[in-house]
Order: sequence, then structure tokens, then C-alpha cells
Amino acid sequence: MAKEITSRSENYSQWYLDIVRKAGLADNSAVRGCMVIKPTGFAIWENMKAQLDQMFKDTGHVNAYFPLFIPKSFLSKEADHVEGFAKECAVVTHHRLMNNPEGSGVVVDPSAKLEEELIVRPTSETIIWNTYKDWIQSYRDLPLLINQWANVVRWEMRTRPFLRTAEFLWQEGHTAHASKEEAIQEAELIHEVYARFAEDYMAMPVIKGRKTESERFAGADDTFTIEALMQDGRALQAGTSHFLGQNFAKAFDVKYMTPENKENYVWATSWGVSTRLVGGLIMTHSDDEGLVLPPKLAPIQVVIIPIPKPDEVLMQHAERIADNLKTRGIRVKIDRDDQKRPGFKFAQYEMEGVPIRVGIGKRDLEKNLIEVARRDTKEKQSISINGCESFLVDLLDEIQNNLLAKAKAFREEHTSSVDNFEDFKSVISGKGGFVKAHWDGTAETENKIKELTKATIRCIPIEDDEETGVCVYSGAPSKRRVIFAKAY
RNA sequence: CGGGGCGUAGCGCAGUCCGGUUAGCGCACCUGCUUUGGGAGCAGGGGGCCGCAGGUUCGAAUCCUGCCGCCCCGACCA
Repeated sequence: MAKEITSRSENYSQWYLDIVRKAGLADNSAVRGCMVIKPTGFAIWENMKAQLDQMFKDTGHVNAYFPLFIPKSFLSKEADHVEGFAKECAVVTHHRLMNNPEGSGVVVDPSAKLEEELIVRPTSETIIWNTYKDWIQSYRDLPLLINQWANVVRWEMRTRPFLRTAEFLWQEGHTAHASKEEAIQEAELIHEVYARFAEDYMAMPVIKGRKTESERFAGADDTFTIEALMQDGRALQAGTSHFLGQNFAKAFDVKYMTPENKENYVWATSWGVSTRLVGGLIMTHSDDEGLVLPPKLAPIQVVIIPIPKPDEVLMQHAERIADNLKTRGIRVKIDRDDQKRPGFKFAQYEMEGVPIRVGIGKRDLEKNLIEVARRDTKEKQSISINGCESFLVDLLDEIQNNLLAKAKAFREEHTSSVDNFEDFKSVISGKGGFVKAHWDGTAETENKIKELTKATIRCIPIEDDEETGVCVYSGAPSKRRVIFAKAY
């Protein structure tokens, strides 16, 4: 049998594309740069979404929905913001088609030109702040804590499924606060929520930090980021939370009355994670046999395969185990296909990343045994069918923990501290990964390093202690190390 | 937007240089039989405007011109 998946060592990006395709996560679409998210891929996103949505609600946020289209004039109200997004906006200019007078098909009706062109949202700050202006009058209206689940469009030159597509799904939170301190706390709170989600649910360890000015969101005063490390040694920005200061409040004239009857501009945050997380999930855990999913996000956590094929006795046992697992909240599937052989199914479910496979076999059953295979280590063992449910539930936890531990170990192995530029260059071009180095704090140095090595400052880490040193490039004094890496 | 590659069945490809009967192969699909504890075997079968549009020719997947699309590698971005 031909190998279905290119190995990571042979061609990493082909490996990634093979997994997306062979595990049935997404297809290319008729529209360049856009993908079709298939049921399995979407189920992963739905699981992420359900968890994040709960976490947002637990921290006091509510959901709403704002329009897909944004009047062009809104974009230009905040100077940095328009600068950041202008180059990648899809623009609606007309609102009607007509039959082609010179042949078949339809053409744009030139008489149906819009008075004001509409922008397909690349992000919703502008239309939301235009709305908030009407919602906020008094300090009693604050804080306003709103999230929306939506699609956005950024016209990218080069796309990859999940990691960068022209249209993607995400959530964007937009909050308004009476004080600067409260807005900063909000941005930090969500930063923490993102980090917890990444580690506890995705089993993807992240570094929490701040963006440098040049890497910051267009229109933000401060951007918090979680940065993950992929298996090819490149960094993935997995979620950002922005303190927007009063930039949008001023641009859209959003003021509130204080208890002292004084007029103030409100303070703002925005924050988002996207379907890019699915790409990060794939690249954090998967191997040359296919997708590996952490149990907490796996659409199917346990698959039960009757061996050699379904019959009445085997199915009775399978259904009893499945029912018991469902009662305990486990997502379980019984493979009822009687055409494919077990070997094929084993390979298939491995490719699809199902965390646990249970084989109920005729011969084992005579000894009251079932076979349990875990996807993360590929280990198999026979256990007693009696009480197997507890074992399986525990094993799911163990797999979840093991995946996080493995990813952490990988990150440790691929995090280097360097103190001179020669070492810096050789680590970046060699083993890659995160590189902790001193930086003089200037954009000039940052750009120069990027130009020479393709590495960018992923973040200024929040949790590391201060440590005096000298900039790895310029030799100027530095108070702390920052994280460099080549990034997605 | 630069540099390279590719468009032939659902997918992966051969055939194109050097034009010549009904355009092939593998996987997948359908039917039947035998199989069934790690990607089954045999037999039979269906499926193609050879990317599109012009041109050359008795004859074009093959040669010429133009267009379109996709992929890879760079510059820009979550």
C-alpha cells in the first residue's frame, strides 16, 4: 500500500496539507484562498468554540452580531487601523447582475453602482464602535462586554488551510470601559483565558507576552499574544488581545458621563482567536501516521471496532460499552461497517486522530478481553471488558496530559538562549524554535534582524524575570530577553 | 507582485519532444465469488468536450498564438 502521508522530515508543508486532506478536515474550494471546512474539521472548531464561548460567558461577556459589510468611510476613521488593513480588503461596488447583452452568462449591471462602496469586514472595530456610540451615554452603561462569532475576509496573497485563508471564522470581543486600568485588566483577563484554553484544551503550550510596536495590531496601544511552537520550529501566533486605549473612542466619538457629570472618552479592548487554532492543533500533535487530537477537542474520543466484523454478540458488547461511555459524557462511535476489514479501519482512524480505539474481537471475548490502542503513543493493551469504561475515561485524561507534556518537552528542546549574533543566526537558520535574546528596544534593530535572519520578535514575555544584558545585535543595554522566531 | 512548475476520469499520473486507428495505468467507484484479528484476492463493469478560445493540418491531447486556473518558492500578513 502506498504511503498516504508525506513524512515531516521529507516535506513539512506537504505533510501538513496531506493531513488536512487525508483526515478529512478541509478541501480547497472553487474560490482561490478559501477552503471548505468538512464535517470533521468543523466539529473540532465547534468543540473549540463551545469551550471558549463558555469561558467568555463565565467572565461576564455576551454574544451579539454585527454586519458583514462596513461602509468604506468607517475604515478610514482611525488612521493606524486603515493603514493596517487597506491592502487586503474585499470591496463591494455593485448590487445587481444582468444577463450579458453580448452573449451568455451574467455581467455586473453598471447602473447598479453603490453610492458608497462597502468593505467586507477584515475585523469589526469600526462598525462596532460606530454602534457603541449610540449605546454608551453614561458610566452606568459600562463596562460593555460583547463578543461575536463571525467570518472575516482578508485578501491574502498566499494561503494555507486553517493557518491563513482569505475568509476565516473567528470570534472577536469588543469591550468598552470607564477607565484605562479596567480596560487593561480586561485585555489581560482574556489573554489569560486564551492561554488557559490553549494549554488545558488544545494541550498546546504557549508563551504569554506583549507584541512590540511593529508587530502590534493596527490601532492598538498594547497587544497581548499567546505564541505556540510548531514541530518545524516556527512560531504560531495563536491568539491576541488588544488594549485599544481611546483610539477608537476618539475616532468614533464615544463618550460617557462620569458620576461627577464630566464627559470622558471610553477605553476599549478587542480580542480574537480564529480557525487558525485548528492549524495549530494539527501541527502541535500530529505525526507521520496522521492527525493526533487531544481528547478534549476530538469529535470522536473513542471508536469501537467489532473484529473481524459486526455480528450480534459483538454489537451487544459494543453498544453496552458505548452507552456506558456516553453516560459519562464521552463521545463514542461504533464502527458498524461490515465491508471494510479491521486493518483498514485501524489505519483510517489513526489517520483521523481518534484518541482511543477499542477492538472487540471474537477470540479475545472468549477470555473477556478487549484491545485498547491509544493514538498518541501507538501502544496497545488488552484489558478486561468488565469495568473497561473507567479505564477508558482515565486513559483519555492520560492522553490529554501526555500530549501537553510532549509538546512542552518539544518546546523546551527548541528554546535557546543566545548572547551573540553569530549564535543567533546559526540557531535561527539551524534548529529553529524560540530564541531568547536581549534586544535594545528599537524598531531599527528589530527590522535589521528580520532582514538578516527572517526571525521576528514574537513577544516580550510576561512571565520571565528581568535580566540585564546587551542587545544581541547592537550591543546596547537591555533589561530583559525577548522571544525571537521565524513565524507563520 | 516577481521566479519556477503544472492543467488528460473523483484522486494520482503516463502519453506531448517526434501529430496518425476505439487515449492508457494505479487508487477510488459498481457487480459477483472467495476472504475477514493491521490498509484483502480474482473476475467482470461504468466513468474523459485531453483547462478554454482561436489557428496550422487530410488528421491535434500532441505543433503555433492568446487567455484562464492551480501548485511550489520568494516579498506582505493572524
